[in-house]
Amino acid sequence: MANIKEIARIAGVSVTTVSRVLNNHPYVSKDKRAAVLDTIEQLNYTRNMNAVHLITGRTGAVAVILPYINAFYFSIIMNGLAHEALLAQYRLILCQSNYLAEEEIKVLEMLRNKEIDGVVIVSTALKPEVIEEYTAYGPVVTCQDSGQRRYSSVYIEHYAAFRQGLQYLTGKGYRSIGYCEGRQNGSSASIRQTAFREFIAEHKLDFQEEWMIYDCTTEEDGAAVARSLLEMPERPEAMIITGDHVAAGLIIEARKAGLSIPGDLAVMGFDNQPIGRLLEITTIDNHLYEMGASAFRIIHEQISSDNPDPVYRKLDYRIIERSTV
Amino acid sequence: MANIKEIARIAGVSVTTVSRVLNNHPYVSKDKRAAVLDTIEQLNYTRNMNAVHLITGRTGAVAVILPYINAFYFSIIMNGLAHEALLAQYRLILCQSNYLAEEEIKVLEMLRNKEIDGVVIVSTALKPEVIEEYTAYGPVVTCQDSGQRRYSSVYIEHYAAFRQGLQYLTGKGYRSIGYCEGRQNGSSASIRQTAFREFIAEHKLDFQEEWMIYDCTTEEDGAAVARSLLEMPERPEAMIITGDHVAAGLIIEARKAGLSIPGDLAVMGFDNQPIGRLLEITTIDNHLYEMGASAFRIIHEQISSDNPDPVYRKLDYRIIERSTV
DNA sequence: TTGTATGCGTTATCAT
DNA sequence: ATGATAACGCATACAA
Repeated sequence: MANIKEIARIAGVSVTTVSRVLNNHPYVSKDKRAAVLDTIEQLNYTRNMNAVHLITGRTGAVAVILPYINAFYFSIIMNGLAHEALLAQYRLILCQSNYLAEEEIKVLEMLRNKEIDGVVIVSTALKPEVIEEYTAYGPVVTCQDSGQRRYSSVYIEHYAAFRQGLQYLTGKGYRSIGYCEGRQNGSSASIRQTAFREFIAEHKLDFQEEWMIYDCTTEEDGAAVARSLLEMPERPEAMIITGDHVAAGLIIEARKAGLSIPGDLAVMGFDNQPIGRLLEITTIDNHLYEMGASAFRIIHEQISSDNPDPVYRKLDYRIIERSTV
Repeated sequence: MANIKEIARIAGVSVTTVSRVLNNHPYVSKDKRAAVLDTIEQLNYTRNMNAVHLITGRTGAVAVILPYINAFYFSIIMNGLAHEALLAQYRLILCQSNYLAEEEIKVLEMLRNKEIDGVVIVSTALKPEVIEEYTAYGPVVTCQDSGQRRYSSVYIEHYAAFRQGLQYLTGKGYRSIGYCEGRQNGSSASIRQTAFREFIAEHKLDFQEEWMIYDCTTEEDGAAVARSLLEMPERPEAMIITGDHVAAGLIIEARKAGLSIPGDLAVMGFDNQPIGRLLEITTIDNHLYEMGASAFRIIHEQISSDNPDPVYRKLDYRIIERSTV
């Protein structure tokens, strides 16, 4: 395959001139430019970008770490990231880590390796201290609130959002509330758990341990929760559920069993998913698309400006009132 | 940042020896290896992979072209791809093209540029002839059946699968069938459309043009279809719908209006999505995860073996009998 | 088992 | 406006 040297030879110019044409630099005469362009066309030449990456120290690529791509939550964030990356002419390297720390480290090593210009961590199995070590090699943005770290973050105020959801429920008069969480571990889960327990205590709400249910990630899990609620000697008047698809599963199964929603059981979802709209689930929209878009904009800004100062961007959330509460 | 030369100097060996250690080559004495490893540790050295890519001509990356990541269909395929890529220690570059030919071409140009070792095209706005032009620069695998092309493909027999779905419906005694399609354009859509029309004609089934509905991609679209069915002077006894989530929207809305499923209206879905299991939707599983996994295995094989001979892999499909037909 | 020298293909520097 | 040459950091053929 032809290289810049050959183009130069055939076009009768220096490699520098060819490079200038390639990069749209000024100070190239019209005819020389034409000659170069001609030769490029003739030889079907194209740059070897690896050489460009080597000498410029930039690759135009950003890696994204997330546990699973086929989950609404992550795919919407990814959508936001991808959209902005397209606009910025950047490439996205997807690392589906399955929460394996080992794999996530490999991605951060790519930053050290100069294979990528930055890393967006949507969810991580890694400790903040570990991530911080890598900020020396390039910008890192997380989509979780890890405090004022040496890397940027764009995050949802899970505590406040969850509390507001509970407030909404008590405002509607519910005095006993159950809680359905996704993965038990995970930083946002524990924050919400704290918010839940504190709120229950503050407002002296009725409560039973079995009303806190973990590891509900699928529609089927939601349905299973419905069945177990039906078998409880005493069940809560309302459920707050992280993920509208899980809420949907619960609602469909509960209705199948003859329960009226919200009459017999109120349900509040999370994430404002399409299925939630269909079932008219009252939910909290936490602007996931914007989260991804924002994360990319931040990392792109940091790469372009060579400014490593971290930024911390707090996102809005909003209760969408529908008819399951 | 330190480079191989500096490591060599400090460790008191040649750069070749350092390179050998780095690449786990044999013929390095124990103490020299230890010295090199020590120095690497001390200087916190890591390879500049761009230099490696330049000289080896390989990058260990494969690009994936798909229109939208936040759709069940694509995200499952992506999951399969990502899983296999992880096993093979390969990186995946995600290009969310929004069906923009221009963006898809850019990805194929990356193959020419040597930025990637291969391309997986899950869905494309590109003509087969255009794709074929790029096979000169590296292996390409598509997830669509485009016949015996100069690139590989792993595909679902949309015609046969759809026909089997219709067969299943007529087998259950339905004599008037409606059809709900995703994007009107798109190769699989037109194949199914042909299958549908031919089947209707062959079996002399009742048919009305308004029973063919296009551009149904969301739950809401499915619900809208339910509403429009209710307003038809004459409606089909059964609907076959590409995508369980669309079918779910239709079913939920239809039941809301008092229709019994399958009593008043039978519904057959596609893709075996989680929501379909919850609503007990009879569906056709076309093994999307396996599609992604298989696509990656093929391209990985072709990259590793330098064998450009295309392979054509036909996937299985399977009707899952539940209770909406 | 080890080292020297060369090449990968480009951009950056500096001189003219 | 143009060109000669260095530099990027590594792998590898070849010699020893």
